[in-house]
Amino acid sequence: MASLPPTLAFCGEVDSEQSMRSVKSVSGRTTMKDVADYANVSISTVSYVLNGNGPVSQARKKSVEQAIKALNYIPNESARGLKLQVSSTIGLVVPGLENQFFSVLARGVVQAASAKNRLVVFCSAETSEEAEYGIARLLSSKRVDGVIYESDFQESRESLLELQSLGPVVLVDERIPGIDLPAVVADGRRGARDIATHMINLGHRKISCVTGPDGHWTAEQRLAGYREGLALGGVHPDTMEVIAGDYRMNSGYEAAKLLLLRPKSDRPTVLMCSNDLMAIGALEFCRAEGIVVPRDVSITGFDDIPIANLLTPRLTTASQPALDMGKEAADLLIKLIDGEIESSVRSPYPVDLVVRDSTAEPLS
Amino acid sequence: MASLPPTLAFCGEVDSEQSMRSVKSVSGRTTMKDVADYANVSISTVSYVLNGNGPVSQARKKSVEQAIKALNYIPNESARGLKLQVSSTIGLVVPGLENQFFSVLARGVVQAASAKNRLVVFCSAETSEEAEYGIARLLSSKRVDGVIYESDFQESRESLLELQSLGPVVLVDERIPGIDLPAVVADGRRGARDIATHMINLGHRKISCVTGPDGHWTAEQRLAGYREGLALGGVHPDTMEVIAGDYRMNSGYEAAKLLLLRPKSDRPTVLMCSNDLMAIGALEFCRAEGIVVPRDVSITGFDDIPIANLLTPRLTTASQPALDMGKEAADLLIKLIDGEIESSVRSPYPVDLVVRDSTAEPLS
DNA sequence: AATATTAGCATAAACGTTTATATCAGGTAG
DNA sequence: CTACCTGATATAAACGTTTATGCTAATATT
Repeated sequence: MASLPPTLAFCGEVDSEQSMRSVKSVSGRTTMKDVADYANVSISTVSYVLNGNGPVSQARKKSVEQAIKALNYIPNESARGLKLQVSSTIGLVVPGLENQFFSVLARGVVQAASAKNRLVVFCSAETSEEAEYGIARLLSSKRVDGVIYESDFQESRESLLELQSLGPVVLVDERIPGIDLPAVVADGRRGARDIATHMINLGHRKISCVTGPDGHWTAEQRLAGYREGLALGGVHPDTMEVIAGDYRMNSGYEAAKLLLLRPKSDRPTVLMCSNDLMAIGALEFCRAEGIVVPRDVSITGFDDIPIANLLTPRLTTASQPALDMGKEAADLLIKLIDGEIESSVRSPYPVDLVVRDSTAEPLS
Repeated sequence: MASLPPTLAFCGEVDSEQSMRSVKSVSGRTTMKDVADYANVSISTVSYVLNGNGPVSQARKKSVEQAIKALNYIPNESARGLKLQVSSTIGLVVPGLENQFFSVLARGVVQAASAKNRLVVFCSAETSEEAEYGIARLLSSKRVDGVIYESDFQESRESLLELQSLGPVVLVDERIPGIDLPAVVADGRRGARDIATHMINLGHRKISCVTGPDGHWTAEQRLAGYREGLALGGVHPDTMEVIAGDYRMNSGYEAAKLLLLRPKSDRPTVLMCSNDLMAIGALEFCRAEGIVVPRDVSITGFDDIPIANLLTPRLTTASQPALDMGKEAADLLIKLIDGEIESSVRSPYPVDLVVRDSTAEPLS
C-alpha cells in the first residue's frame, strides 16, 4: 500500500463524500491538509518541503511537489503570519502621491520589496498625528512588519522612538537631530550649496530663497546649503531674503508674488526654491504676470522630479535619486526586520546639480 | 472576590512571575487574553464587546473597555483574518505610478479604502501575465480580499474569469467586450468625439491620431470616438491617419516624428493623442524640431493629468475624473466583498473637453 | 410552587500554519 | 543478539481570534 503511487492510493480510498471533504477545506481554497492527503503524507511533511527545512526523502519530496502543483496550492498567509508573527508586508507612509518625488520613491520601494517577496501597503498621512497613530496601529496589529516613513512635518522625537519600539521604522529624506534612527537621505546641503554657487558664478547678487516647512530637517539642510554657497562665493548669507514655504506648489506661487511684485530695484534676480513643486508654482506666477524666466528672474528647484524637464523653461534643479532611495529604504527596512543588521545611518546619497533653462545671467 | 473592582482583583492575584506571563503574550504584544485577565472576564466577552455582538452587561462592557484602553490593546489581524477568512486589505494593480493618472487614481482608492478601514497593497504589473499570476497569488493566499485592476494590456477573458472565481475583481478604465465584469469606466468615446468635433469646428481637415495599445478597450473607444466626431463633422473617418501608440511618452514622440517630418503639404494639421503622456511626447518632439504648437500643428491629449495644465502650451485634452474613479472602484469592490451587491456595470463617468492652448485654427 | 424562559457569561472548537517531540523502521556497534 | 543510533515520518501543541454551545441564576409563566 505504501509503495503504491500516491495518486492511485488516493483514488483507492475515496468514496464520494469523503472526497468532497478531503479535497477542499471549509474556506473553499486548497489547504496543506489537502496536499498532504493527495500525496499520502502528513501535514508536517508538506510544510517541511515547502520551507526546505526538516528531513524528507527524495521520493516524498517529489510527490508532495506534484501534489502542490496538481492542486494549485498556495499557502494561507494569515495562518503563516499568526504562527510566525510576521506579515511579510511593509508599510509606506508618505504625505501624498501628488508630488512626483513620492511616486518615484514608492516605485523604488515596491520594486525592492517584491524582489524580497514583500507586499507594500500605502498610507497617505495628511497630518503628523494621524501618521503616528496609523503607524502604531499598523505595527501593533501585525499588519506590517515595519514601516518606511516620510513626512512633511516636524516629528517629535518621543513619538518616533516609541514607534521604534513597536517595530522597525526607517526614515526617508529626513532625520531627527541627535538621534541615530535608521534613515535614507540625500546630501541636500551639498546640492543646495552647488545651486547657490552656480548662481553666484552667473553673476547674481540679489538672491532669495523659499524654504520648506519650518523645522523640517531637509528644509533646514537646504537652507544651510544655500547660505554656505553664498558665503563661499563672497556674498554675505544674511543678504539673502528667505521666504517660508511648505513644499507645496501654492506656496511657491505666493512667494513669487511677494518677491516679484515690487519695483524692479527691490526685486531679487534669482529665486531658489527648496523643491521643484514650489518652483513650478513660482514659474506659474511668472507666466501669469508676464515675467519672463530666466530673462527677468532665474528660478531653481530641488529634487528633479520628472516634470521638471518638461516645463518651459526646463527647470534648473538638483537631482535626488528618488528611485534608488526608495529601493535602499526598503532593503534597509527588510534587513532590520530580518535582524541582519542592528540599525544604521546610511551615508547620504550624492545630489547632482542639473543646469537647464530656468537660470541665466542677470540683466545688468 | 467577584465584586472587587477588576484592577484590585487582578493586583491581588499576581506574583512577580505570573504577572510577567499574564500581562504580555509570547509575541510581546497585548492580546485578548491579557485584556480578559485584566478585566476579570472571559476572552469571549472581550470579543463580544469589541465586535458589538453577543450579550454583555453594561458593567462588564465598561470594565472591558477600560482594560482595552489601559493595556493599549490592538487586535491581531492575522488571527482575525485566519478565523474570518478575510484580510481587510484590497489590492491595487496598475502598470506603474509613472503616469500621473494612476497616482491620482491610487489616491482615490486609498482614501475610499481607509474610510472603510481597509488597507491597500500596491502591485505594479509590468506584463500582463505577471499581473494575472500576481493577482491569483494575492487572492489565494488571502492577503487581499479583492483587487482593483487596471492594465495597459489586452486581457484574455478566460484568465479574468478565472481570477473572478478566486475573489472579486473590479476593472478600471477597461472592459472586456461581451462580459459584464464589474468595471469603473469613463465615457472615453464621447470625450474623443468632442475633441474631434472641436477640431473640425476650428477648421481642421487634415487630422491624424495616435492610438493606445492594440486591443485595449479604452484605446478602441477613443479611436471610435475620434471617427464618430469626424463623421458628424462631415469628414470621412478614413481620411484620418492613424498611428499605433502604446500610451507611453516615447510613442507620442515617435508618432510626431513620423507625421511631422514631411513636406508641409503632407502634414496633418492636428495630432490627437489618446492620452496625455503621448501628447507630451509629441510636444517634446515639436520643441526639439522648432515646430511651434499650436501655430504649426495642434495637439490634443486625453486624461487631463495634473501636468497637462503646466506645460507650454497648456494642453487641450479631455478630463477623466481619476480621483472619483479610484474612489468608486474601491467602494464598488468593498461592496462586492461584503456581499452587499452582486456585480454591477457602472454607467460611465462623463468626460469633459478641456480647451487650452495647444489647439488653434489651422494656418490657411 | 414548579417549570419554562431568558440574560449574561464561560468553555471549547475551529481557522491553517510551524515545529518540537514522539514514533518507528532499519542499520551499526558492542 | 541486544542496545543504540539515525534518518524519515507522523503527532500534537501552539499562534490569537470568533462564535456555537453550555451553563447558571434570575425572572416570567402556568
